[in-house]
Amino acid sequence: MDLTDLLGADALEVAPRLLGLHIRTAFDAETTVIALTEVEAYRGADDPASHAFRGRTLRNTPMFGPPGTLYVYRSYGIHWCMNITCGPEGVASAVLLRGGVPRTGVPTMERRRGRTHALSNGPGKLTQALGVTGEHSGTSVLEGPVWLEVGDSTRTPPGPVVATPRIGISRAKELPWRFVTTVPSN
DNA sequence: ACGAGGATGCTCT
DNA sequence: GAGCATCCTCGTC
Repeated sequence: MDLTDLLGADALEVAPRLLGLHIRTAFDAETTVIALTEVEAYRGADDPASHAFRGRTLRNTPMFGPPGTLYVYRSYGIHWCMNITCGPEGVASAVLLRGGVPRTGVPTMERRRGRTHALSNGPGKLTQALGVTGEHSGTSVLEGPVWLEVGDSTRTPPGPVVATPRIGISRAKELPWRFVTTVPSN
């Protein structure tokens, strides 16, 4: 699988195909890897729920960047949430990473999360477990330090994928642009 | 098991 | 000044 080609496609096509892929960080020599199981597609001018619905701003600029750009924003003043930009450069679209299964570095994730369960089953939790913050917004998942990798997935998607409405939004609630898969087995 | 409510900061109107 | 692409804790059942 060629990640550059994949990320260049439309968010609605990219999102389900990210399921099963790995996000890897290695801060302070502590490697953490999460296999994605839940994502959401966000587009631009045609998506009222998107941060880019009203065009480019300082915050959402990474959404207009080249495919593979990280867009990290602060949620409710407390959490960080991470997206991977897709589609052609100049067109706002991204995939929000909402959940995954810890694969490597569980002790590190437990320390970052301050608990031993529910490490990455939510967008704020997943981002915290990986140690990703706003300072990583604008970096490329093809160049690090936050990496998207095919990992050990042999198929994409790795299992049945269900499309549902997106979570926690107040507009365009009905669009089934959230994609969930069963936990990929080892 | 489930629901209500609070924390908290930044972006855009 | 309003509104969040959330998470956690503490009540009640």
